Amino acid sequence: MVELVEVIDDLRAADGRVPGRRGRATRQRLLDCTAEMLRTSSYRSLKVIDIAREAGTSPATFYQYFGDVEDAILVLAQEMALDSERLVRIVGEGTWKGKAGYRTALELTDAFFAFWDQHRPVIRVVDLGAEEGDRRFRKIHLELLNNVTVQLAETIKGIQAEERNLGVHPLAQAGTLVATLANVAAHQHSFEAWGIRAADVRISVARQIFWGTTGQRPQPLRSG
Amino acid sequence: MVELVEVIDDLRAADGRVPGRRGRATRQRLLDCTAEMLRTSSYRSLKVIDIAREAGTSPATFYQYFGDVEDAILVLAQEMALDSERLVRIVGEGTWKGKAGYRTALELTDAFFAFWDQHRPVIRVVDLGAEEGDRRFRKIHLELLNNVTVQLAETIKGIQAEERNLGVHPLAQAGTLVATLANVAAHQHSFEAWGIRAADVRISVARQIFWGTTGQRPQPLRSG
DNA sequence: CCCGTCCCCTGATGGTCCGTCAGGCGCGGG
DNA sequence: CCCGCGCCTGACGGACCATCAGGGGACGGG
Repeated sequence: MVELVEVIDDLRAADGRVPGRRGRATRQRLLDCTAEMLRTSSYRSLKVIDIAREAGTSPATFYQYFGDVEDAILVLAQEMALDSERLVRIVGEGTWKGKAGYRTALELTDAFFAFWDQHRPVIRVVDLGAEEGDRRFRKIHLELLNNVTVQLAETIKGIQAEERNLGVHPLAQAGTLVATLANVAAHQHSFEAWGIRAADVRISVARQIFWGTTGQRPQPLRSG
Repeated sequence: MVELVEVIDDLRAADGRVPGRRGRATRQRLLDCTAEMLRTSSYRSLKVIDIAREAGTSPATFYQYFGDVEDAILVLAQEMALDSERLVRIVGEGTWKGKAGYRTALELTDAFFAFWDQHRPVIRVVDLGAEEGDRRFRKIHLELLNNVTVQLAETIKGIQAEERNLGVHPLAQAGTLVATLANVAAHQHSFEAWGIRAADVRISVARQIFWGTTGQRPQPLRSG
């Protein structure tokens, strides 16, 4: 995390100078427009010239602040990674016992959904970049969910210790659960396309998380 | 599925003629090279001219058979969707009772891993395209996992009926489980980067699938 | 108020790739 | 052997990339 902040603070334009107020404003405008265009058009067709035009400036200006389009997206991704801290906090600060535990699972589920809604365009580019082996994106991708996973693994380990029960590998289990959260959050629209209501998905996921974390059956649903 | 086959059979070159033997061979070579380049380079930098060069032909030839790069990838994706049938079969033909049920879950997990290993480059493009709202990719994306999900939902519904237990929404539950399988399969390398052994992940996932499908606790692991 | 200096921005440019013609090559039938 | 059709390609206008050198605006000192 510290390193990310450094990258953001140690701002340099292409020619090595440290940008002043106006320069940083322009850079920020370019970032905002990049995010905006990523939301409205496709990654593959995202062109420097479009971003520049949208920001009311010229391509050359863009290259003053970023080496290429990926560089700009990378900055957006770093900001996003910082934001993922709030997911960690839910896992760490919530209780996982009994009914309250299930509520924590619900809260975590909702937080993932919200996080994805907010950052979807950037996440999918990071995902793609990471899978294609781009080191810059791999690093972010790792950091993005690593913290939540580790925190959840700690929780699982704690519960296993209490119950003197050596179960599944805590990290593997946590990773699996986070994978569930991430993928369901990513594909909410697919579920809706299949005619599945969001509320039902939410419950399925939360129960899965609760069981996977605590090893305890969630409350039975009211049967009919 | 029938529709896919039709698309493949009803081949037309750009000028409307039906390609003969040589033409189809060229087209196939272009497809193979597209797949190959997708594996070795990034989607964003995938250029028509590179595919053509790799196939020992010219860009104009490429445009004889495909409207653009996405069209070619779409064909690869359709072939992949057909292959997903094997996942459906595992769910439908396997038993889900007791120990054998857990074995079915393991088998399904392994099959997902293998499927992703084989098709990863194409899958990630389909994913991206679908998320970006491209209709062509959305359709494939839907078909890709829809069949497995529906089949798994049927299984879940059957089990719920046997036990006279109205639990979670079967489709939502199946979707959640498939999401787990898909995302873990997609990110095997991340797990390994975190120092988690594939074997541990496999067990975590299979247990989740088994529990999520049958509602029964999997066999306890040998404790120590 | 004016002016010099320092940032910041941009117009212009050579190069790559796109997407599309008209035209040429080769193969198989007559 | 040669004709004709199916297949391929060279070449081109247009778009975008990435990079200069130089112009214009802000800001402080006089």
